[in-house]
Amino acid sequence: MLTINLIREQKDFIIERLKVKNFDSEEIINKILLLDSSRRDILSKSDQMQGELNRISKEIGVLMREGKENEAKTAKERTYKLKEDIRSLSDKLIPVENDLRNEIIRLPNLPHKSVNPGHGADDNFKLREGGKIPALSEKALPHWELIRKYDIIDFELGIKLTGAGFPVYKGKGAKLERALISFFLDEGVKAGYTEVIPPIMVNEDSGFGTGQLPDKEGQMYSVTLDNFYLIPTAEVPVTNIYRDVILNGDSLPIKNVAYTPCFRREAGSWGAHVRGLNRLHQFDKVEIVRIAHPDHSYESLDEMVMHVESLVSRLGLPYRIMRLCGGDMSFTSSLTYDFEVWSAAQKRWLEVSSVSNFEAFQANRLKCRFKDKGDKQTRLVHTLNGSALALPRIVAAILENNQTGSGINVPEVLVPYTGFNIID
RNA sequence: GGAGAAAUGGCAGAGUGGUCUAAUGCGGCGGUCUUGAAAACCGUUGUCCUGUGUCCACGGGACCGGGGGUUCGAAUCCCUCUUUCUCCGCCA
Repeated sequence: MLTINLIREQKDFIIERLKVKNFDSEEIINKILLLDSSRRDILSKSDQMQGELNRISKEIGVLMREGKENEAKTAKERTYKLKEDIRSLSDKLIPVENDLRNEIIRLPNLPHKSVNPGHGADDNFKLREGGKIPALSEKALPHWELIRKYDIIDFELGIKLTGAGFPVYKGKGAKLERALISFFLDEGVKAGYTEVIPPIMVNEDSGFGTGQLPDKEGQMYSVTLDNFYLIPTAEVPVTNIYRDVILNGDSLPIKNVAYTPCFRREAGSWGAHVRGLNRLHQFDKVEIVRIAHPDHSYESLDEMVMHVESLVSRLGLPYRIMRLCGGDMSFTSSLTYDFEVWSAAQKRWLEVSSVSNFEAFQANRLKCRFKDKGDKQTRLVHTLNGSALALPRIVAAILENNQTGSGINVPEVLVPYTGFNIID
């Protein structure tokens, strides 16, 4: 959510910037400014009357104590009309404030100045790439056949237990999954992140804080009886730890790493490219989250990109880092880098991480602020997060890229975690 | 799940209808004293909205778990929700 101050002061700048996201904001902003001025109008009148009412009430208190009953009665009569007027103003105010809020939350976050305009994946900018694309034999299999061959992940069984997109990991497949989670968490802790294990269901306030609600409830599974949502990413509970708090400036940046299962309904997104592990309703992910000082948040973003890069590179996977164009970026993001790894048998790039700076957009929803030492004013923090990493596509790439005639080689860095170096 | 009690500033804790502009203590910040520190003493203290003046103040309004109500006036009374604690029941 953009701050109302910014909208008041930088209207034209906002309209220009949002064009990079292909978002025409002029009409909304004009409506916002109109509602805002009518809100302040009503508020100043009603505050003035409230002040008057408070004064009279205090007078009545004094008169009563002095036993001047008649004068107290006269004073009381003066309050009736005031009370009525205040009530009618506040009745007017409620819809104005609701409309104002509903309009403000329709505005997406402003893209960072380095973001190019564009409409989709083709307009993204390749920042850099690394690793070597393996040359596989003609007989190389896609991962959905490999997992069947080695009996390590069972989709049919998941369908029986729950439904499509809820796989069962078995034997060395389960161990590989657990090894990756441990490896990612340990690397995060080594890089100075504090590990947290959050709830995997959240309430409505949390969903609002990070921007999933009110518009994207269709993407999340909900527990309607208790009004909870299954998290689509650890970003939601971990960032909401800092909802409604005022931090010390010198505690920033706060760095958290969390493993959670993630749940996504993926309504309407099933198509040709979603076989096997490419898209699931439940998957494992390790997420890094930062609460950063606004003056240093882009340094934080760079550090997070380097951290994720070290993970894919140590797993020996060929990767590229894309800076998303305006049209491909999420509603809440200012700047996003996507990590893609090469899946050798499918011969395509798979997105395995998305690292974003949300600047103050989530912080304004979360009311997460900080105060620098000696400062009287609070400021909004910047929030950032990134997958480090999402597991299923990493598993798919490892399986496909590392397949040999005699089995699948486990990346060296994982062997201490798996206890085996080949899946056969 | 049943019965009872409670929720007040960063923390502890007073306040049961009107100078509450929320006591007091601790903590924090600034200062005096000191070679330095501690102790002592003095001062200060939250958040949000809004207006004037314009980067620092001043004025008005709101906030005592959330929401609603009674009243000229609510931390205080009423309703409701949430959370916590105690006891009972159930349970990995």
